[in-house]
Amino acid sequence: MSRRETTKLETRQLILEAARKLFHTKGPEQCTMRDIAKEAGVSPASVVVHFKSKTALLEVALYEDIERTIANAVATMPHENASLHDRLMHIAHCMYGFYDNDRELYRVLIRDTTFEKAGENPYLTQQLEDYLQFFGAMIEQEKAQGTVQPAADARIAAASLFSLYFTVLMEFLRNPNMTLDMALGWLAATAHQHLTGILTPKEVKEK
Amino acid sequence: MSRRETTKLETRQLILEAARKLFHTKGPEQCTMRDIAKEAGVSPASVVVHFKSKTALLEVALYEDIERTIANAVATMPHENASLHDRLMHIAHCMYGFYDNDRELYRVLIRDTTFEKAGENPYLTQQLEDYLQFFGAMIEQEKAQGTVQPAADARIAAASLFSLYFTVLMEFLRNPNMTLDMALGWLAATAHQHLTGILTPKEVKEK
DNA sequence: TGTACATCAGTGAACGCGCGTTCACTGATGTAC
DNA sequence: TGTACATCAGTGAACGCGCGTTCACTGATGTAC
Repeated sequence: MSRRETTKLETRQLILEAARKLFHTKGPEQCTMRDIAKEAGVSPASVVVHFKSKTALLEVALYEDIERTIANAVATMPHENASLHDRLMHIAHCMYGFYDNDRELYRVLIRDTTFEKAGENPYLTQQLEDYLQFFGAMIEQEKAQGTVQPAADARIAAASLFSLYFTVLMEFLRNPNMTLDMALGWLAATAHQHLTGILTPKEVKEK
Repeated sequence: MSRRETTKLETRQLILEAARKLFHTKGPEQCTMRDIAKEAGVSPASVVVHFKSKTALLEVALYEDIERTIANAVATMPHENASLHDRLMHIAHCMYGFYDNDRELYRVLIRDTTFEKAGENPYLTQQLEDYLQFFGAMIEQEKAQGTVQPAADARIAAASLFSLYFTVLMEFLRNPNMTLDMALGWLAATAHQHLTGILTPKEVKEK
């Protein structure tokens, strides 16, 4: 890597660190691009050169934190004999706990990214895709062990469980009165229901 | 109602109609509060008197359209002997079809409302609550008929099915390549899975 | 190896735009007597 | 019933702010010969 390229990366990092700092201390909506530039000791125009918008900067600045949290959740996963439900809840616990550190910040981040047009948020989109793959693999593994029905579609199940996880997360970030335990309790109930179903056995058979 | 109150309501309606028109023709992000005031033949300051922000105006302007669509979906519901799944899918079909008329507009609406802090969007919040009550009642009815397990929590089921519905809707609004049929197909698969579960029978028993 | 030129990351100032907010005001409607 | 005053919806202009974008520029780094 040439000298030019390394210094470029350095300024990029300076901006990212300054952004992370200010996003946490002042909140993403209270700090301006110029604030971040000043904190990084860099020209405002330079910030725009590296990140096309404040949202893009927000995405990149926080992406790694989320990545690290997921990695940690996976690393501390309970042993293989733990049930699928317990393992999913372990991950949810780690994630919700992480978001709980700064709900306001992550509310804005998720609002501004997940609702952009597809393609505007490549980092988080890719992250979600990996996440779903991982869940899908977990469920396939359960099939092999005979705890999940062979006919069940693992991809659909992974996406469904993520839907449940995501909707509870939204409410958690929106509503300051909701505690971490309440969020986890609600998710546990919905996830359990998804795993077991609600129709009576004869109805299921007829399907 | 006094003359003063009626004229006040009239200007409010003028603003709402102008807003609806411009939101659809120019898109919500392309039209300014001043555009709307001009279209309504009203002072820009007056718009702010009636609606505290553009987002609040957006919420009120579109709330009734959604309300009407839901009412229509309920009115055209298939007969009672149709399965729970089919009835849910009928509603989803009506709703997705409605949003499909102007995906860009509803993407922005839903982004700007569902991710506001709780309490900022009273109309849609109430609407969702009513919606969930209605679903809950439908499921309780199924219990009475013996098609749904008595032990199943109807409120959890309603919220879960709505989660699945909502997440697919988000993707549908974000991704222009997704057709209405694809969205409905995906939702049908996830909803079916939620109703029937994925665990093998012996696992369910142990739970 | 040295020189002359090209490239390009970063600068700092300025621009236009839409937003919410504020202001003193006008004039029709409502009310007290 | 009539008059004098109070209320308040709506006006139009102005403000400050943050955003993305543009500009000519500087100066270090890279390259061609």
